[in-house]
Amino acid sequence: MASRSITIKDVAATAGVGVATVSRVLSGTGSVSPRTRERVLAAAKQLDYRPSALGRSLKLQRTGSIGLLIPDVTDPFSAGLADGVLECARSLGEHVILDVSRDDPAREAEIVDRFVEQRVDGIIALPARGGAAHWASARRVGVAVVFVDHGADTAGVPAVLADDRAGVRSVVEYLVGLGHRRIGFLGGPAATPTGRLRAEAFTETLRDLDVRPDSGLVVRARSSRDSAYAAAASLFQRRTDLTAVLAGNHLLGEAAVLVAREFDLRVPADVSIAMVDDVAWAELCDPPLTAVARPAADMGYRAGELLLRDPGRAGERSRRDGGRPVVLPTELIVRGSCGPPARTR
Amino acid sequence: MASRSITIKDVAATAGVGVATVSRVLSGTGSVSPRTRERVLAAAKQLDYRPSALGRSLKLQRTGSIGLLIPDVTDPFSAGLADGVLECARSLGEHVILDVSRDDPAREAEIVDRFVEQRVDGIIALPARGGAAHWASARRVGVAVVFVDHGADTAGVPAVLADDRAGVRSVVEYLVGLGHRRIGFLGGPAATPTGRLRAEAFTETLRDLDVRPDSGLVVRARSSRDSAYAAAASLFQRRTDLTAVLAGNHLLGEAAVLVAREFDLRVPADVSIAMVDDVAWAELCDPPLTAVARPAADMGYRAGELLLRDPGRAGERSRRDGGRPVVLPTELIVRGSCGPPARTR
DNA sequence: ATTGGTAATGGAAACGTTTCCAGGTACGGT
DNA sequence: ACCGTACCTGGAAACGTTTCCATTACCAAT
Repeated sequence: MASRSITIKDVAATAGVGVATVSRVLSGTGSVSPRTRERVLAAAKQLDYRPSALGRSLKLQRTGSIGLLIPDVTDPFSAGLADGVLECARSLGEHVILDVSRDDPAREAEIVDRFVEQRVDGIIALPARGGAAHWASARRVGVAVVFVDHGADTAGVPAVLADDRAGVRSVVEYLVGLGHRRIGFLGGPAATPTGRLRAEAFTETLRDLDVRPDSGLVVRARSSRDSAYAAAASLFQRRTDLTAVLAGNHLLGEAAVLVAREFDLRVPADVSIAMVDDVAWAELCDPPLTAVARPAADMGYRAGELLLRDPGRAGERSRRDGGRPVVLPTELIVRGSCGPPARTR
Repeated sequence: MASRSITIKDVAATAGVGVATVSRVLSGTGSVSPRTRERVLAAAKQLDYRPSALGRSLKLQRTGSIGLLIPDVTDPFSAGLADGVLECARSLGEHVILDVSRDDPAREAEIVDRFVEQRVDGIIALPARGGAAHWASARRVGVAVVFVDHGADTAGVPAVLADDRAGVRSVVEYLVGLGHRRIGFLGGPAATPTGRLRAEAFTETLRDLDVRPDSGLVVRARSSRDSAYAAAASLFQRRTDLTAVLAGNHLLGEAAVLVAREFDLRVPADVSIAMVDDVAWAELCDPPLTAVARPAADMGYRAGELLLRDPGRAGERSRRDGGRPVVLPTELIVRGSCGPPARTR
């Protein structure tokens, strides 16, 4: 059928030289006479020879591939992250093996194992919540790991993070500056580091600004669309006195917008809305949504550099200490969805 | 430093058996005594042995990987496609190598070459426009290829497509049914198969419905955000008599929404807007946007099946004939952005 | 003319698997 | 007691590279 594919041996035979010489010509190392080089090149071209990365990687003990693990490729932040990783990989001559955990630790563990078996040069992950054993295990066998977005529950893994705390602070300060005092917070799952952190930053900032804390204004949702919607609905219904809402992620932002519309609240006349995480549709809303942007692609790029450029940083060597995480700044993108608080409602 | 990684030889030595036996135990083939199996398993566990996919793939001449090539991972359709491919790959025990062409044929060619060198079992691509040589070349060396979204300019490659023509037809019929006669069309680049096809379907459908064609209502944009915006602005400005606009892709839909807002046109009271391609923000717009949905994830899944399940279909065998492409139906999602035409404007 | 050095070359080992093949052991049937 | 058979096992080859090392050839300098 499909004839056995062309190997370096075939090229050597056709060119009438040894395999070592062909290898030298093709890799450009060592010395070889111009005349021989010509012959080899001609033979390779004539046979349409394609070197096998398998043989090469086996010999070199290096595959030039990096494993990228995200919860969901259709999520805008994850996609932006992937974009950055791809760009970095390209500039480093690596390729990327992608898989999605769907935020399931068991599935994540399978994927990590597969990455290890593929002998990836390193793994970049936006880890699922829970289940840290497989990470430790991967590092134990010498695979470098870098976390992005949050440090998971695994200590000692180097990470690239956005400055969520400062991001939340900036938007809360902005809202308070506009005059808001009763600000609702729609938070992600308390089980996730990100959800926890942002909620903390929220209450902390209010405290620093001398705004009376009100736990009735803080609600949590699981990470589904339905749960986000339910949380937003319950908050808007229960607390008709709130004048602004901060959504802790883009799913919750979406829910807030939808619920506000459902309740016939004008934005920002009746209620101001802002969210953490900037996504494409924020600009298309009417009014466009004020949001805290995280530099997703930059984070991916930095993660790639951290993984492959800093020897030992992400690797086995520093098992106990990922060093200080790389923290990238967020940016408050002010659009039209926030204004002074409504007199009453 | 990092001690040489554990091989099957180490496991054999520890268990006091031959490497062949270890291989049999681990792969579950052949017969081995329970006692020996135990010893091998124990040794593997104790050493934390991780089989190398490199050695395995080299011997088996099969990597279990598929190459996925899309223009841009942050584009919602591409991401949905990737999601489907990942799911299919998982069910088939394959993994996915991802790269992005940024719609650049030269970059695409590099990536395809890399895939070939990696000896992927097959390639799924949403091909860039132009430049078909590398596809022919890949197939020549026996790599299966499946196209998604459009057939590119390369004949004979099997493909999974959405029924764009029917999709456009359905939305045009819907608009005409509402009473619209002067419908603007914002089209993608005429250089892309998709852009061409949708524009054709648009005028064709109008003709079939006995609506007077008006070439002044059709404008084309390049595939950048800026160009889309400019095209939409020029159309709205030039033709104040139009009562509805159909955007040929989501970038153009975005532009239409933005420009309508800019011109202070109420949707759908002053102008109706619809677009081809459904994306997350369509539901968040105010009003939510009517759109033609393509089943991105399904298309990816089907592409995976076509690639790996149909022997010879995507492969070398059928070089000259990709067979009839698999065509998946689109769905018209009616939301609130279209209504009867305004009396005047 | 001999030597020493350098450039060019090919053979062979190694990377980690799977699998063919041959050999060995145990056991049941005659 | 012998043979056939089934089960179990290990050695070795093969997959396609890269690179070490040895060999040859050539040239310049003595």
